[in-house]
Amino acid sequence: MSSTSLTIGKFAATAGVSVETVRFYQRQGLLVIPDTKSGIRRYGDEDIRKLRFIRKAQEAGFRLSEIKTLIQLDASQDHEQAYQLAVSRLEALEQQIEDLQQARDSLKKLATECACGAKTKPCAILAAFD
Amino acid sequence: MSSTSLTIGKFAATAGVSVETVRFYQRQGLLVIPDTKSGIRRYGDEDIRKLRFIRKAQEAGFRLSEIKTLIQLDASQDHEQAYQLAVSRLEALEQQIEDLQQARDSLKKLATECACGAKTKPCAILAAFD
DNA sequence: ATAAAGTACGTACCAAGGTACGGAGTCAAG
DNA sequence: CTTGACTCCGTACCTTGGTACGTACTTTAT
Repeated sequence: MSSTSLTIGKFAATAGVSVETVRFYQRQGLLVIPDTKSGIRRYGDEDIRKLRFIRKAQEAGFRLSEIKTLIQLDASQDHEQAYQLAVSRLEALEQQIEDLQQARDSLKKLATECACGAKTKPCAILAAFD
Repeated sequence: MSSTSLTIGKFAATAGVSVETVRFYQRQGLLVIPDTKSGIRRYGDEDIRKLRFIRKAQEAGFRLSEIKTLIQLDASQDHEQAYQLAVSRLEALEQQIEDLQQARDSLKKLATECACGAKTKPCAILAAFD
């Protein structure tokens, strides 16, 4: 068996996060705090897998509270619930994208109006809100 | 002259915000705290204009610190700077949209893979991060 | 004149996802 | 066997945009 055994610093590095971040995830219940003899805790392959899971799920737009739930669903093999969680996160993402696009469009309109060469008296950006 | 004179509650209502929000904006230096005789402060047309400016600029994606700057630029009629601020906010918005779209796409891919009927053993969503 | 509603002000608290710090213990190298 | 790097743990702090609370005062309506 190729079981890894890392201290927290190297463990954190395997996922490109800081030691503080690992400890933060532990406090949030996303990672378990491994037992220790001698005071220094050791992290193995399973911990590495879980930490990477967290980062990838974050990249997919899940928030930490949802990731915590996903980990529990993983443990109980509850596919249906995980799917529902993904769907609702997907909807939230779509909404956020729409909102930002609307903000972008209105700002873009202003900015092009204002690309006047800074010569006109009433600046479109500043005047737009009057 | 049609000068309005409102107490903070009615003033806040003109922009659909709460009294607490107005006071928050004052603490942040986005709105000035009007003078008072008798203890109760009064808000006029200029205040209403400025409060609406804040809300509209927020809708266009500016954050409060940027809005504070915009108000100062408005006072000094600095179009060029305002334009630059708009451009950099626009870039930030584009980036945020791209990030969210990427998150959405990868999650969407997972979710459709998982719409298997919850029968397959390895759930795509949960397995994807292993 | 008195009660209810509204205002003023300071302070504390919230989510989210961390970052920073200080003191004590441990471990490996020279 | 000591120095330096690393770890453990608790606690405080950060950002952003507010919300909530408590106490005292003023204004409005009855």
